[in-house]
Amino acid sequence: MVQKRNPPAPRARPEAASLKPAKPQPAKPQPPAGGAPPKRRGRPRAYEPDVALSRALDVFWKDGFAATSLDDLSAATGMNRPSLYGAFGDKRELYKKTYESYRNRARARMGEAFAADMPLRPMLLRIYGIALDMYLSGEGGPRGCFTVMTATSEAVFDPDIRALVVSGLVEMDRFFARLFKIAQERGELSASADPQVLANLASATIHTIAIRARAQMPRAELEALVNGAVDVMARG
Amino acid sequence: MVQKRNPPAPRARPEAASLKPAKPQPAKPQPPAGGAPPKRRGRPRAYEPDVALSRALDVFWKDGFAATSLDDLSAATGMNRPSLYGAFGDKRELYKKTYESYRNRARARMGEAFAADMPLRPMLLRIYGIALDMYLSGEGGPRGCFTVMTATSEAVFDPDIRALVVSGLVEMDRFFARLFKIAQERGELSASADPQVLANLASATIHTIAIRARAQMPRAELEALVNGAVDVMARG
DNA sequence: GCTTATTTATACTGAGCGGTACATAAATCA
DNA sequence: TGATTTATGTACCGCTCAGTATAAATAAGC
Repeated sequence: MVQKRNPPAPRARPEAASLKPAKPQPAKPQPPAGGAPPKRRGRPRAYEPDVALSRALDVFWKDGFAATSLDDLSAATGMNRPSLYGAFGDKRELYKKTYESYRNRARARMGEAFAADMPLRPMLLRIYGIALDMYLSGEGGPRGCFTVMTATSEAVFDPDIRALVVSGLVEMDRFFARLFKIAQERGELSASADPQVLANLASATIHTIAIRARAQMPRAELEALVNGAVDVMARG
Repeated sequence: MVQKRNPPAPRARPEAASLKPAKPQPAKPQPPAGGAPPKRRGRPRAYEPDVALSRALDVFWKDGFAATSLDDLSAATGMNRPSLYGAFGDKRELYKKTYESYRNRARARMGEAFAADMPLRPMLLRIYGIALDMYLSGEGGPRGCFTVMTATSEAVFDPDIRALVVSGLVEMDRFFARLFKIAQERGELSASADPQVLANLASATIHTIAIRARAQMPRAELEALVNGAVDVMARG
């Protein structure tokens, strides 16, 4: 492959951005935040952007970028191709937005666990439980981790996507590092332990279960692997 | 994607297998093993199957199955499409043979390291050095690990490929487990350490550097990660 | 009711895809 | 030398691909 054609960018759709941002309209004030949706001018869209992205994610996640066609995406979202294009741009743009929506979802799930504020060992087990739930779900069999999927496919060709993936990887590293640091400050971890090294191991464990899930290893095996890894990490 | 068409199997090419295996030809004995190649009947092939597979591997490894076209493979191997098909079967068959050739190559490299028979820590560092050499090489940027690439793409759809990937993953696990077990018997590792758990962590470290390499993290960072991981693993 | 703005729906385009039919080339066998 | 076998090279097939032109539909503004 030699990067097969690079079509011109889709015509910009200014997404209701005002051209005179300095001058608030006096007669028609913006609806107060959280109020009714602002009355748009033309035919109303028949889709919810968020759920459309979520449906697109399902397909990209299962099949990968290259093996997913616009027809697949159209069928999954219920939007026809021109609507897809108008709403999200071309296939690559859509993939990027889809990836960001995945990241938001994953971040929210992990944030919940983090907020629970429990001791290190149960916290780690809970986080890996959430990860396994994500990686093993999906109608067409276990899907693994979308960041890993993206790293192994489009990240090589598209610098934007690569940057997104790198930020996803380091976000995960930092998340774990914070966890280990807090545990260390609480005395749950020996002072000689290196939170950064443990964080990398924790991320590595995430990555290995993602890959193994994708190869359809049974959940029990993955849980056994996680338990062993947590034993080593929580020991310091 | 709903598994886009399953063309009939390519016509079998018996690969010079005799139809009467019980009766050795008396007049023309097989050339002694290691001797000159047996005289084949028709036009000689213009390619070496091994190097062709190696070239195909380069392309599949970089771009993945779906994004690699038969034209790409044709260009890389120097064989035209009918020759490719005749030699290796359709694209999926070729991918499987390519993957097996990759496994053989990787196994040979790791086997060398294993045969060197050194203490645990330098042995691990050497193994990860070999892995990094593989994962960071390639003309079109770092390629990561082909087993990981395969697990995240075709392993979901094709049971044969999935079986190959699983066997690749467990082979790696067993390789590391043997290493830790030997180290433990030598007293380099505490008796309480669990070789299986450490092997899983070692594999996880392989997987995480493969993914990060694919995202073009610099070698220095990957080496630092490896050093930290080895510190934890070699400590027991 | 007419104009304007926005989205949906249909149908199309040119290119690339995996795979193959067929003719040609190069070797052995008799 | 001519038949046979095997591999190559060209050109083609039907299909799918990503993307788009165009028209119809549905809303608000006036």
